[in-house]
Amino acid sequence: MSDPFDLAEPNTPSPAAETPYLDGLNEWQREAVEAIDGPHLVLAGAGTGKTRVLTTRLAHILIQGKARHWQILAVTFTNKAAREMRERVGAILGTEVENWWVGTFHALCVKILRKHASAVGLASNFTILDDDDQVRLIKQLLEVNGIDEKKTPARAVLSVIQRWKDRGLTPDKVSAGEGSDAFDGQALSIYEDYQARLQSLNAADFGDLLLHCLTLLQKDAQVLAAYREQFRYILVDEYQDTNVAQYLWLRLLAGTDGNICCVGDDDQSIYSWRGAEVGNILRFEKDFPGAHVVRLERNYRSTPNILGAASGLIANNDGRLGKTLWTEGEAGDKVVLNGVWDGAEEARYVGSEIEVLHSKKHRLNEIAILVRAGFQTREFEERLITLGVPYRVVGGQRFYERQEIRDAIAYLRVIWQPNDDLAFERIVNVPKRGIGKATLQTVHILARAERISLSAAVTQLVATDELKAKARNTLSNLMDEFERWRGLLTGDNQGELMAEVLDQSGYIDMWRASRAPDAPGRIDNLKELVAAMDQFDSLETFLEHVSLVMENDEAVTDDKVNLMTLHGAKGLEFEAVFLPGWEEGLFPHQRALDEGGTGGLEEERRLAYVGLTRARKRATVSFAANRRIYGQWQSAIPSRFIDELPGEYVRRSAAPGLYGYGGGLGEGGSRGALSDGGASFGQNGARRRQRRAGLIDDAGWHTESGADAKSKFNLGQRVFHQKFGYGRIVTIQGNKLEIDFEHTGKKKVIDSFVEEV
DNA sequence: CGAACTGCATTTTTT
DNA sequence: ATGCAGTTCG
Repeated sequence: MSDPFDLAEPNTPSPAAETPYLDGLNEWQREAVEAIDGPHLVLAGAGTGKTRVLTTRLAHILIQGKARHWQILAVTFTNKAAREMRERVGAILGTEVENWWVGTFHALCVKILRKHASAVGLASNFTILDDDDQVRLIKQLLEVNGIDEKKTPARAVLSVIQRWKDRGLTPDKVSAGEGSDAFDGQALSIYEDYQARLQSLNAADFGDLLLHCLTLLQKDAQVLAAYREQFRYILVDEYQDTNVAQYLWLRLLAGTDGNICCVGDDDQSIYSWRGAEVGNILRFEKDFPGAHVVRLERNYRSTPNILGAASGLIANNDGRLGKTLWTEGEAGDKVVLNGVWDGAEEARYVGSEIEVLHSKKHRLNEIAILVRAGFQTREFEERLITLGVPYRVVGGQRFYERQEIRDAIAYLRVIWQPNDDLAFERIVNVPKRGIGKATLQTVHILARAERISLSAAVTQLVATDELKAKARNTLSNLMDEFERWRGLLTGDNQGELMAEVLDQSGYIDMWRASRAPDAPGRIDNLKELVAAMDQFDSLETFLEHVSLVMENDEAVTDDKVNLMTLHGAKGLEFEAVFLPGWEEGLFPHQRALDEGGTGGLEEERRLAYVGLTRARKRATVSFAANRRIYGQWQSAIPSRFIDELPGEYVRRSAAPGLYGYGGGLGEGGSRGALSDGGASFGQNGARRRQRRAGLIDDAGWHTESGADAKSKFNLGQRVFHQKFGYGRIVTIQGNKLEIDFEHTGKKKVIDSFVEEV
């Protein structure tokens, strides 16, 4: 790869004096930046300047001439964090940070895998599946295996598989006990099928990106040695969020004596449910003997009152590495605690507080309402609309996840890679073309029998009489269209091509004709897509972007109140933060409480800690005595977290009556008053145990996949066809046969559909 | 093949 | 309450 960057000569230490970028750092930050070689753990509390440390450190390594940029691996979790790192490093160095090894785990793995794809059984142009593709694939496999989707939902199976992948477990490494536990062993067998299917599709899901990379490094000592040699320094952001696969990946690349610096905060580990292992950060010193640990405890964000409240809360967790955040600022306002009658009153309260702040010249952008679960935003939205206060909901569905955008992209994927079966299936009958289940079934049978893609199967089928005339014509036209579109692609005109495809395929007309209230919005989105595509220099670049960088770039320029989940708020900060819904059952969430043990509860507490520490000046916690959940009114008791906020940092502003624990309210002491309707929760666990009897071996749809020999038929031979009955072979062309059927006359068919008699 | 109906679950989410 | 998904009917 080209290397236009030549700021520092290698191995030529610059004079230590020229380090103006170190000037603004406090002593601990500076220590973290300057300790270059060996393993380091930077325990960075909320608001202690960890990004600054990370970026300065990277720049420092370069400026000191310890390495060239391509010898540094800097890993983040999100594209946003990667972008920020590139920007800030670029700003320090006064250079563009492009094509450096700075990126997300997944993006970096792709970069490596594209080079070594064949080592893991892929071609280097492998496609990356999105979540939708994965679910559809699993559904197919469940169906083929005759597994009842009611009892074994595709989503749930996928989630089991993903957790395995998070732990670096390929199907052969899943322990027998665990394998047979998950859906009675069905999840494991689906996992095997799923991997085989991905292989044949030349595709990888997100988990695979890491898993394959891991396999590559474990299996090929030379490749491993080369990368170890190359990456002289490794920097890792949000280390507490790494899963086992990522951990193993890092350990392999760092080696035993590597220069690895991990930055993280065990108190902000809130993603265990998607595979993150806090254990990784807790174990760091054991994993990397002689590791140097720096604590960043000086907080530059929040007031002492907010910090005091947050620290008091998090102190209730066990097994922390332990940090004591401090700050030099003014004590500031105490954390406000307000109990209200119900959700509507809570929304009115928060709304009016926001109006007060706004009238005192606070920017709406600097105000956030952070909720535990997405549905909670609704009440606040309604209230803010009534008040005429502008707001934005951060998170939620992303641009590339919208149905119309995925459909459009599926067209592009088929154009780019005709054998992308998942994309093909998605759009073959969108807009409606009259290609139904029966037609697709035929296509599938042939594709499986001949081990070819659906596109290829269609191409063969349209030259025969296997399909009904209408379907045959439709498909034939569609394939011609695809051919034509492929011809239109000339390099960087993908936007134009997209517009053409949306127009000619009838896709945009489908939405124009739709009376659905959201149809106009979808058409706008498609226009936006076309415009956005022109920013890329090829269709390939665009598709890679779509699969790897599924981000939401919201316009943050407008002055609006921010509404989002607590998870979504990690890494952000606001002047004023509202934390509504602090009730048992909602926060901590019932699901976490049901897990039993302390793990789930402690993670909820960390979430509360994250919420509080987002606030610079003001934090307002509230809870309602009554709440409507799933259309049912339920009474609630205040969250235990409220009790855990040290009194000296808190100002209670509610009517005293509303604080009655075990007293005046509703069910009184029953823990988790919101869980009255909770009978359904127990069933989730039971579901796992459910047994599927009667595995199906329905001869009807079994196609011998091994039968791919040339033509096993002879001229004049008498044969049987499912649809056309008996007949004699008139001509043979490859796998295409012309048969004179006894009842229907001459037809062209494909030999896979014909049996010897 | 498509539209209406019914039952069921309903945390958090990045890549 | 609500939406989604699977089933049933035209």
